[in-house]
Amino acid sequence: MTEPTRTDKRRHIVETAYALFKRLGFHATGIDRIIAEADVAKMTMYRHFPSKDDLMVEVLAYRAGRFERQLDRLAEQAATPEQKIGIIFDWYGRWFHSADFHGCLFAHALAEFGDPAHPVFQAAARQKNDLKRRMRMILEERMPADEADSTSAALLMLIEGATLMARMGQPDLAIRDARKAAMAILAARGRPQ
Amino acid sequence: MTEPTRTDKRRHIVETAYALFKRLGFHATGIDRIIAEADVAKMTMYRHFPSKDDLMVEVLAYRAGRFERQLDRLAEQAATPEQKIGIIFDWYGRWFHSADFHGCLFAHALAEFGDPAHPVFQAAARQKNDLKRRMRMILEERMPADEADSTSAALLMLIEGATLMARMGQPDLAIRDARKAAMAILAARGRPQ
DNA sequence: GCATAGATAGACAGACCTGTCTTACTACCG
DNA sequence: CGGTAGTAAGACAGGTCTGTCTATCTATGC
Repeated sequence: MTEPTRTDKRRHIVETAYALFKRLGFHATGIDRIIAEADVAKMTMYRHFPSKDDLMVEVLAYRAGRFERQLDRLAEQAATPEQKIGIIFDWYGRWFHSADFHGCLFAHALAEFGDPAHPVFQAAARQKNDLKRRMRMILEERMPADEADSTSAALLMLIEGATLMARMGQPDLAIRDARKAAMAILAARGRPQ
Repeated sequence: MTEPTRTDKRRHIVETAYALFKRLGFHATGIDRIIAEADVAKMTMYRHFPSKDDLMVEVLAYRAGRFERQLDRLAEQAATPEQKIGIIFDWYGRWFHSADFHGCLFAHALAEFGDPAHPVFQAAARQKNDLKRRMRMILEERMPADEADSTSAALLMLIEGATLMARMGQPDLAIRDARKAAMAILAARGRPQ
C-alpha cells in the first residue's frame, strides 16, 4: 500500500508550499497554486493550516529543522572549532551550487514581511539567531564569550552576504571569498590551529 | 509660486512610491495606494510610467543615485583607502539608526523578484555591483587587483549581513561587529596604516 | 452494516490587483 | 482668444487573492 496516510498529507502540503515559496516568493504564491500543485482539496489545506500565515510559519520551521539536523550530523565528523566552522561553510558552498538554489528563504521572508511583530518575520529571525548561536558556541571553545559573540556575528554576516552574491550569479566567488574572509577573522582572534 | 511643475510630479511619484515600497514591500504596495498617497490621478502615474515594473525600476535607480552621490561627497573628506572604507561603514551605521530604517530596498527587490531576467532584479543587482566596484577601486590603491576584488567582495558581504542584522533589531552590534571584522580583514591583507 | 472523520471538487463572497478609458478641468503659449 | 498638453476623478474590465461553505465520496473502527 503506497496510499498516503493522513499525517503524510500535512507534510506533503508543507513540502509543496516550500518548493513554491522558494521559487516564486511568499506573496507571489497563491493558495490555489499550492493546493493544485499538491493535488489536495482546499478544505484539506485549511483544515491543517487555519491561514496562509500559519502555513508559511510551518514551512519555515520545517526548513529550519532540516537545516539544523543536517548541521548536527555533519558536526559529528569535526573535532576542532575551525573544522566545525569550515563544515558550515562547506554546507553553504554545496548549497550555492545545488540545482534549485534560489537564495535564503528566511532572508526572503524577512524582506517580504517587514513588521517585526509578524509571525513570519519572527520565524525567519529565529533561524538566523539559531545559526549565530550555533557558531558562537563553537567559538567559545577557543575564545572568551564576548569575542565569540562578535566573531559569530561577523561569520553570520559573511554567510548572509555570500548567499546574496551567490544569488546574483557568482556562487564560486561568493563561497571562496567568504571562506577566505572568515579564516582571516578567525586568525586575527582566537589564534587558530 | 509654490505650484508644482510638471516634471516635479514625476519625482513626487517616485519619492512617494519609494517610501511605500520601503515600508510595505513591492508586491504589497498597490498602484491605488501610491496614487492616493501621492495625491495624483491614475492616468498621471501611467503617463510617466507605463507599468508598475517601470516605476519600481525607476525608484531603485533614484535611490541608487542618491546613495552614490552621498558617498561621492563623503569620499572627498577622506585621504587613505582605510578612511574611505571607514566612511562607507560610517554611512551604514548612521543609516541603521535612522528613524525610518527598513532594511535594504535592493536586497528586498532581489528577494521579491527571483528571476534574474526581471528588470527589477537587474536594477537591484546593479546597485550591489556598483558598491562592490567602488570599494574595489578604493582597495586597488593598496593591494593587487585580485586581492582587491576578493576583499571588496568580503566587505560587501559584511555590509549586507550587517544590514540584515540591523533589520532584526540590533543596529549597534551589527555595525560594530561588521566594522571590527572589516578591519581584521584589511589588516590581514593590505597592511593598513 | 453503519457511523464518523477526513478528503474532494468547486461554487462563492468580498476584497484587491493592474491597466484602460472617458469626461471635464486647468494652465500655459502664441 | 484659441489651441494644446497635462491633470483630475473615477468608472470599468478582467483577473487574482484569501477564506468559507456545501455536497458528495471514501475509508476506517466498532
